[in-house]
Amino acid sequence: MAQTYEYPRPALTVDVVVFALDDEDLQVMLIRRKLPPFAGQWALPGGFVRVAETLEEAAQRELQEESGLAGIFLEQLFTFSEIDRDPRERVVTVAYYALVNLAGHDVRASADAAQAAWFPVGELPELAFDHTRIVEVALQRLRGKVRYQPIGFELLPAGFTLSQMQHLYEAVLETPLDKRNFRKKVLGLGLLLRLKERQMDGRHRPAQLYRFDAQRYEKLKKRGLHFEV
Amino acid sequence: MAQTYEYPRPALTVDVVVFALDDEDLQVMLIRRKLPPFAGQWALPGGFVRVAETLEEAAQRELQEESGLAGIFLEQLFTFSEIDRDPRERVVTVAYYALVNLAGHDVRASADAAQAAWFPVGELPELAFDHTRIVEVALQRLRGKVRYQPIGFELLPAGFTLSQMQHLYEAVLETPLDKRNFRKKVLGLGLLLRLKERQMDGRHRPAQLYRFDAQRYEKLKKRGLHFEV
DNA sequence: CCAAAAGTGTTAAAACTACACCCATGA
DNA sequence: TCATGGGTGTAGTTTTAACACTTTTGG
Repeated sequence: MAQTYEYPRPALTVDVVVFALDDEDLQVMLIRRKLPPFAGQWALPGGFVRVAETLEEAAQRELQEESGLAGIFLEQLFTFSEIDRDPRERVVTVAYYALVNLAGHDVRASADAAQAAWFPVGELPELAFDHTRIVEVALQRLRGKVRYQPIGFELLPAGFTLSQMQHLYEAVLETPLDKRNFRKKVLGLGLLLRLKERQMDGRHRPAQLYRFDAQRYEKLKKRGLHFEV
Repeated sequence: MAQTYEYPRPALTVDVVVFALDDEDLQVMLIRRKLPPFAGQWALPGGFVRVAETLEEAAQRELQEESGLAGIFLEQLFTFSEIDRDPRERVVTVAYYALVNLAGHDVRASADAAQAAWFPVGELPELAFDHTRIVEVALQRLRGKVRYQPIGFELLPAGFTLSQMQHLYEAVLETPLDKRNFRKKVLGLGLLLRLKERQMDGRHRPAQLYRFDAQRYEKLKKRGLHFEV
């Protein structure tokens, strides 16, 4: 399988920052490395890109192999190319990020507990390579994006409550939001469809479930959807 | 210089979309290709990444070599990885974009006219590879970005008038803006410093020149600057 | 004195913020 | 019946959008 090229070329990898909302906290999925370099240390899921796959395919494949997560919505984040970011040789990595688990999407179950784990974004361990930096950039992007785009929508499960959605926003933005104003605004967008069912999950009034109206979203997006917190 | 690796790896290139404002129109810089594939066709400036340089360095180098433009502000756009985007072999490209020339920055002069030329974004010729797509993505990004971030500021020349700035915004957004409201908003940001000089460039009232207050911008950006058209 | 772009305020409409109580359920 | 989170409207303030005339210069 060895290959010779006329000029040396950087190796190409993908890394994925998967965010999840666990009750209150925004968490990040990490994998414990088995091999050097940084053996035993925590790192983002990721690995080398094969010549017959796109970057997104590589990211999905590595995510599946290392964490069990399959078919989630990925967004390209940034391509990192610092010369010394990998001690072995020159490696350029394309980072992706994803947001999973609003409304009962149990993410823990799909990860192989032996090597994958979730950490609150505020309490990450020391990470391999420049992965701490990558997580920072992802977080920054997520926060920036959430303010003017209804993020999370592409990847929401079928039914969620407005409170869950509000908690997502509060966790990402790290700021409390007013319940009435949040509902007014988010319903005013016309992107949510009421479901027939309601969520009865405790000793309190059941909550209305909604789903995201993807078709309408696509239409509005083309005309320059405007949305803010 | 030939090199052998254990596994085949994609080649890595950079491509740059340079936008410029020429009076009314938003233009894109293109290079006529001398070598196959697509010899004789127009393409974005760009080329292979060397192992000892970062992507940004590669982009700057290629831009300098192919167009004479040096040291301009580049922003990473997206990394394109479609399997067949290059007919020769698997090539992944990291695209950058830049915006030059508000207020008398004469861009034409720095480009080697024999191979580089400007085209209005609405009238691009057929481009090599997937470069048409890359320009589309860049344009989309520029338009999206301009609405909530004071773009262009990092790369503005020392002195510019509010009308020039407004024209930039109008060209990028392809929509007319109200002069009074634009001025109110942009001055209200507190990011512009009046210069002593005024621009006397015609038989009409001279225009006040401003420069961008980069320090203040950096401060505000950290606190989550809010800006909209 | 004419042409051309620079510069300047006000008003009505819309959007945003702050805020407090009743509702439906399970225990 | 109590605890828990779900759900709802209004009023004051701020922000936005629309709009027209005067100023300064060069020819």
